[in-house]
Amino acid sequence: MRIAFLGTPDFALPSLEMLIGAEHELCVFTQPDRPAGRHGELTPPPVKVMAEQRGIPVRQFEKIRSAQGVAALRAFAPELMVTAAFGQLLSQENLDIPTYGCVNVHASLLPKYRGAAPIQWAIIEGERVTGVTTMLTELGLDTGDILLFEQTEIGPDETAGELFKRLSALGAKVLKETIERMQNGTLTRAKQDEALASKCRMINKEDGRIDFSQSAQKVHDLVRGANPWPCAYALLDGEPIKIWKTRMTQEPPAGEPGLCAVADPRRGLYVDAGDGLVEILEMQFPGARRMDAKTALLGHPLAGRRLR
RNA sequence: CGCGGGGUAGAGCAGUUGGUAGCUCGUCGGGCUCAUAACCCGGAGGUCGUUGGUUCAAGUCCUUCCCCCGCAA
Repeated sequence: MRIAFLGTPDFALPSLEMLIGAEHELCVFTQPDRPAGRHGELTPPPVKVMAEQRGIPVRQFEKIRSAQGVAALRAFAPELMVTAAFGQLLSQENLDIPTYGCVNVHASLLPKYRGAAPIQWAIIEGERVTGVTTMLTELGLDTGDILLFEQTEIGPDETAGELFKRLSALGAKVLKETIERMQNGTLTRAKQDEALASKCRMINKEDGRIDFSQSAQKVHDLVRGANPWPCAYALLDGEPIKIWKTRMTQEPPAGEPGLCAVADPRRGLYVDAGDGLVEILEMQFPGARRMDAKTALLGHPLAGRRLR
């Protein structure tokens, strides 16, 4: 099939790779190269890198809705359009181009967690199950009819980064099946139940701020959901300390929220949360690299100090 | 050359106005204890990232380059 693939970051890679392997006639549309990294060097999006390596034509547009974007899509004349973490909104004009419409791969069990950062938010909100959904794109944000979905359990200590990898692979699998069934005519579509719908916003740095007056489970969920980005943190004397990994304990609370109840290079670092202690396993001081808490404690005496 | 922080014993850090380096953990040896994430005594281990310079003297001041981290994007 002639497929226009619209995607940008790593999440889209397994899906793109699957399409390449299935020998569809592809053209990739992605975002322009952006300044990135320490020196602001112009960096191509991951999807572009893969496409070029595999000899797939690539087109980049600031806005696919623009006249040029629409013209380029029309010129390719796709039968199907596939989006996976594209990062741009499509117009009705865009959606009208492919004969079979547009399929979106979304990293949640729709209609829950519509929007920008479903993987992080699902973990932060303590979900135990999530998944991937393919849907027919329409103008609303992730509101189109559901085609297929597959669910998966979230591990109790799983991070957003780890889940991200699993869901991107699962996304490729569900997309493959979606296209196959579309081709052999066994695909069905189901309206989303608006009553069950929820929207999640984009996640930002501030969302990583830990509130130690919340339960230990909440703190742990935030740390997992914010890893690797934006990364959970707390302030020590006004300085942000990044918290990369934590572990739930059965220990009862020992003092005020955020208090470093135990801070010993041999025993580890235990901090008070609302209803018990959380062990901090990996952390990062300003200017330093990320390290396990016991090591960090060697040069940073924290006993009795308080994270806020 | 977007802004800023940093490179000191195996590891994590400290080193005041320039005067041949300290702490914690680890490590090696010894001791104490029913026992210990405990404690005591002793030892080994550092060309202070790199280049050049200032100085009687530089981890500490200036300079070249390399690497790490944060912010911003």
